[in-house]
Amino acid sequence: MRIGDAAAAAGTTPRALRFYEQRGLLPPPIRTASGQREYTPHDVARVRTVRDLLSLGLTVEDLARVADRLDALVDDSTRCTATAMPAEGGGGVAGARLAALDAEIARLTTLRARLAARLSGGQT
Amino acid sequence: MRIGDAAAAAGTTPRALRFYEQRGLLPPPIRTASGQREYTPHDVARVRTVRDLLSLGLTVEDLARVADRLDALVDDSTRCTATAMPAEGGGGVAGARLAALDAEIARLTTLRARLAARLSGGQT
DNA sequence: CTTGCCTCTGACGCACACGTCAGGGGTTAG
DNA sequence: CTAACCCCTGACGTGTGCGTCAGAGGCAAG
Repeated sequence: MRIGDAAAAAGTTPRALRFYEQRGLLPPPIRTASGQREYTPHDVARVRTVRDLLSLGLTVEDLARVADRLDALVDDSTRCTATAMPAEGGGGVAGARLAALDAEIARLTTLRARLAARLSGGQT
Repeated sequence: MRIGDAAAAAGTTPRALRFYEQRGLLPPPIRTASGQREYTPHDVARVRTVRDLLSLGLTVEDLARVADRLDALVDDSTRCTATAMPAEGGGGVAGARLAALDAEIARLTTLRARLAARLSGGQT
């Protein structure tokens, strides 16, 4: 299938697929004689996996770092993500993201409290 | 005082002061005959107020919208911020920010939970 | 008068995940 | 064959709060 259909099947756009490919999240697909990208159902599954992980707060850079292990998740999508993205051992992008999320949540929570204090009558 | 000293006194940089001025957070200061900006201690206090509010999560755009009421906070900085930025009545930038913060915290908290589930063995 | 720091304006850079446009060519149905 | 839609690459736009550079002029000290 060509890029438009593949993108639709994965719930995204052609532009996103080219972007993922450029950033190394997807392997360069086969090209037709005229240079058009040809995707397989497996490629589509990988795109879905990538989008799933992005929606979990991982960044494109995170995924690029573990791109070589992403296929494991494609064939094993409901199982433990940690297999391909160990928390501490080999780069730990997922663990790092979790920590970053915790830090960000803590920061915003503190901000919320300070702003709320200001609004309700900041004494002292 | 000139911009460098004013910026230092307010704990920031000349670039930031020009930026605030351009965005309407600060009134254009007096200029010397040669065109250099001259700041008063009151101006410095206003800069501090602006930075204080920015650090609370308000955006430059938020502050630009209530710029005409910021001086009230400068002279009354320890009191209720709500006076100049009502929660619902006249634009309610602070209230809107509070809601936005709540929404963002909720979003990140959900993400954190989903990512954690993925890492600890996401069944079903 | 010169040195050296300060100031001026205008414009680009950054991080993030793409959207959108421009200018060209492929592909398929009628 | 032609219309109509798809695809290609490359490059700029989006939102935030400034940092940084470029080129030109001001200001106080020796």
